Amino acid sequence: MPSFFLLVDCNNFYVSCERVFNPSLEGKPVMVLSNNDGCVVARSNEVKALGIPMGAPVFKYRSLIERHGIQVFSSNYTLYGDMSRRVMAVLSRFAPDMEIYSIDEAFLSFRSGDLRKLEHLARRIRRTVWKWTGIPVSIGIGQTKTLAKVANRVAKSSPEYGGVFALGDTSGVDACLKPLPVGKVWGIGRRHEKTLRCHGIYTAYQLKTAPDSWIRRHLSVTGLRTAWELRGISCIPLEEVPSPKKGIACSRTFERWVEAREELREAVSLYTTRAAEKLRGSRLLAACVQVYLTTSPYQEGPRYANALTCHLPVPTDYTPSLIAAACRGLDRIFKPGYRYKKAGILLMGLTRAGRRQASLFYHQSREDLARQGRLMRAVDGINARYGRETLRFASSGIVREWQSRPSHRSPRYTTCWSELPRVR
DNA sequence: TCTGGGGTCCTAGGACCC
DNA sequence: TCTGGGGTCCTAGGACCC
Repeated sequence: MPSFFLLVDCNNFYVSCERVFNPSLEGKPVMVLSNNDGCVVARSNEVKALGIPMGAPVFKYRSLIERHGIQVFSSNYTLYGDMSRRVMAVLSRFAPDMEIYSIDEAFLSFRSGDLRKLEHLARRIRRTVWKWTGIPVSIGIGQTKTLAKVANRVAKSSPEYGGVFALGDTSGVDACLKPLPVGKVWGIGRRHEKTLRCHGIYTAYQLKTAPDSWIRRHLSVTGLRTAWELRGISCIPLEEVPSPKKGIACSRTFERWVEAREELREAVSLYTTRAAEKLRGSRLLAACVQVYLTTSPYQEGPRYANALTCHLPVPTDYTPSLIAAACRGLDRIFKPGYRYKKAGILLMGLTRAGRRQASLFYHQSREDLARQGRLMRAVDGINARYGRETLRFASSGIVREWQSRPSHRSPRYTTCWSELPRVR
């Protein structure tokens, strides 16, 4: 008996979140911007119809935005994260086996061969999510994750299916794959698409029927897995337990050019502080910090980019130690005279906090370690209770002229007492 | 003037070992 | 003139995803 994957994908997720709490946006063109208010990261169907692509730089579409009265929002991840949690909670009631794949997508798996029943269930899931959270979803059903993704595209793009589409027998699958451009397949990006086109492969069906050895040579094993998945052979299993994190990153583009080393140190300190908060939240320690900085890839004039990894004497989650390491790295890669546009840090070599490995060459007393732990718990506790940055590290700066701030942020409707929506 | 951020995985190549 | 073979580990770079 074949088993099936359901891919549940929230429609225009960030836009839908904004609409739940602001129903006047319904039917109007709405877009949500990236962190820096620089790019478009979510579009309502009305915006898609105007031809504004995903990831488009906002400044190029200013006149179109004004002409059509497009409602523009900065991203509000506090809200989206909370709404995501609610949607996932609803989904988990319907399936014992579920993988949260991203903020707006989840795979459910069923060991059932009855496609009719599954389709019926999918419609019930869709109605329930809509009723309980206000978020519209589309559901694709297939024998592999990749085919469920294909089915989801159909569900989303063809309204006549009512938001649910199932791929069953081979002839049905092939009928779907033949008109599908190969670059739309999950796992085939722009570069692979180009390679494939150069060799006369334009559709998902052509990839499915290409020889294994050729695919392996040109697209590596990941591409071969994708081809097998298109053939209905499941190679990408459901991951119910999220695998442990391998790295924690934090980076931002600056509001303006930054030339001063002191300002870069503030930025690097701030990003390290943020990443260290996440690190402790995940009960992990970091063994090294990578710091990088770069000028804008779009600007005229001299360019420079560099990165450096600094190792800690022992893995730690103590913010001051991490900041010190990051700033040491910065000092080594910083070159005066450039206009920097972005900096970032990456915590790597992550290990579980409960399993501290002692160092042969670096001794830290138990008291010292305990004191650091208490200090970080106190800082995290105060910031959790009274708001982020109630306590901050002086090295991350006070004024921060380099920092960009979102200008169209909606309220944190569901997670902040003072920003709750009011019903009159 | 203005172009995001956070992840994962794979491969090739270099350093090193015996 | 001519300098092995087999293995591991690490890193950088490139590809992909949302």
